[in-house]
Amino acid sequence: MCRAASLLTHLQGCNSMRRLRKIHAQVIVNGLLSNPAVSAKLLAFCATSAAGDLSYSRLLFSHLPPPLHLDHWNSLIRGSSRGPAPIDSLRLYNAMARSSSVSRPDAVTFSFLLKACERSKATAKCREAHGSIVRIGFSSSVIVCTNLTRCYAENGLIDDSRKMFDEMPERDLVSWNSMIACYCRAGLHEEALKIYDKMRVLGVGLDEFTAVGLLSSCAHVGALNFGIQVQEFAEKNGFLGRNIYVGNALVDMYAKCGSLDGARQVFDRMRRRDGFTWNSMIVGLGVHGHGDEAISFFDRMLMAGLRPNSVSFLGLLMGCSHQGLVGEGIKYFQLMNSEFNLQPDLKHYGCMVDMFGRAGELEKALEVIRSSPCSADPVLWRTLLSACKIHKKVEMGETAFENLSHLSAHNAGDCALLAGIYAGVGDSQGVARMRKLVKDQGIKTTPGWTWIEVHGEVRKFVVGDTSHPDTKEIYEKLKEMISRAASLGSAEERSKVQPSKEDAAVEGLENGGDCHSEMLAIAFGLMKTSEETSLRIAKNLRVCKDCHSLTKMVSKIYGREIIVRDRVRFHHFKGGSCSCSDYW
DNA sequence: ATAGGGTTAG
Repeated sequence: MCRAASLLTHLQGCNSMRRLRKIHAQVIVNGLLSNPAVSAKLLAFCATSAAGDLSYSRLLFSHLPPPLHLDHWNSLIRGSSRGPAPIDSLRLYNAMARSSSVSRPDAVTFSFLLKACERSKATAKCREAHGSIVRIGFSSSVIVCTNLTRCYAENGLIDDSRKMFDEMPERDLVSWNSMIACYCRAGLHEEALKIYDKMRVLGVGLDEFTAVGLLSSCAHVGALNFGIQVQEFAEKNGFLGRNIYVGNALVDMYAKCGSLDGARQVFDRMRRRDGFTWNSMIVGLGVHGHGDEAISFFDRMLMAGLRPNSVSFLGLLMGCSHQGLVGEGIKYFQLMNSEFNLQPDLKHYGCMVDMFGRAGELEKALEVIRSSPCSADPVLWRTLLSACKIHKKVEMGETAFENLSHLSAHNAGDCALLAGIYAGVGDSQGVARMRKLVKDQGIKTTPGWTWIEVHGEVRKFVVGDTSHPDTKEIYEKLKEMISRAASLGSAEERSKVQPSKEDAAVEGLENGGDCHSEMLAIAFGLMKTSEETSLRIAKNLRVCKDCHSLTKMVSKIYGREIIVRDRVRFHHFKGGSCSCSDYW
């Protein structure tokens, strides 16, 4: 027994597998493998410590003399749940249930099992575990219930997740933060932000995790004012100084909400910066079209001794393509692999196609697609197609479209683009062919939507939206916008309010003539906010030409700054012009 | 003794 005690002490201080193997040998030599305290320690080290070895733990486990204890199973289930094959945890759990060695799992077992279900997307097992948890009587455990909430959400069952959350007997701060994170990951940002109100009403407190989750949702929907409120409580509690996640999330939030100044201010104040901090700035500058500044931050990142990753390069390439920095784009695209051994992915190729395409170098854009490993991805052909629309290149446009057809990937937007190209060169038969194609094949459109934050509330508008209680007022305002733009504008501007022939063709295909969601959001914003307030909106599609010109006019007529984040970049409208210089 | 939460890109 004295031998066992000494071995346990050794195990306590064990920090490598090399040492562990020696101790393991001693355990066997001394016949102590049947001592549950000793074997549990051995297993726990191999299966769960950072210096451990999961496969060794399995080997060890399979050689343990019966009876096995719950600790043994739990160690293994825990180790697997964090490892490369979380599904093994489910198998182990099943094996434990079948074996007679353990009468029943405990709350800790379920924590690990649910983590594994979360990671391996095991929806059925999640439901089954839920049943067992209720039956065995762990449904009063905050930790287990929070795990269930997360597990459901991660399996795409956000309603079940919320139901679980609502029905748990008590909720602590972790539960609340988890619910925010679940909504955020599910893309339900309005819901995530609503949780904050509830938390405040109930006085559950707020911490760094709350701040980060909320900021991520603010970033996604462009809710700057909400984000500023989060910063206020973060500052008040000193989160910013001691937690890098908070600073990073703030930098990202400001950049994504169109406030590069805000992003820079937080960035400058941060004492410590990591890859996320730099990347958030680089990507932020990139999507705003400030390729040159993105490059300078990239250089500073290198000087600070940080290694860029593929996200850093994505930011650089976005900046280069939006700013038309073709030479730099080529340089960094090559540097990515030659200096940093990073493989470009679809997104990087997309930037290159976009960069060449928009610069009018369509042959080079085509070459990028052909030489890339992603030439079977519709996104690249679609990017080329948009470039062909800008440059009115019928033949290349048809090539791009044919490739989309071969991939069975052409959608209504693609048809509209090609129709627009035909219309641009006065080929009305081509336009008619596209119309027919859309009609005959019943090709579906991507529904467009726009978010706008007004007085701390995030509103979502869809194309032709009539679901809001103030719909009538909104459409009245819209009418006013259009008529003021038409009557006050110059002859040139007037022609833009009346959609040009080519855009009429596109719009007709795209959304059946319904009103674009962003114009509804802008009308709503004008209606609900005072005169100097900037409007910040985020949308899922790219800004169309009509909306772009109308927004420019509105910014002049109403004296408002309007900041629009579309699917690929930012547009800052002010005094009748846009930061993209009409090049997007 | 063993349990739960966060950031960029997708």
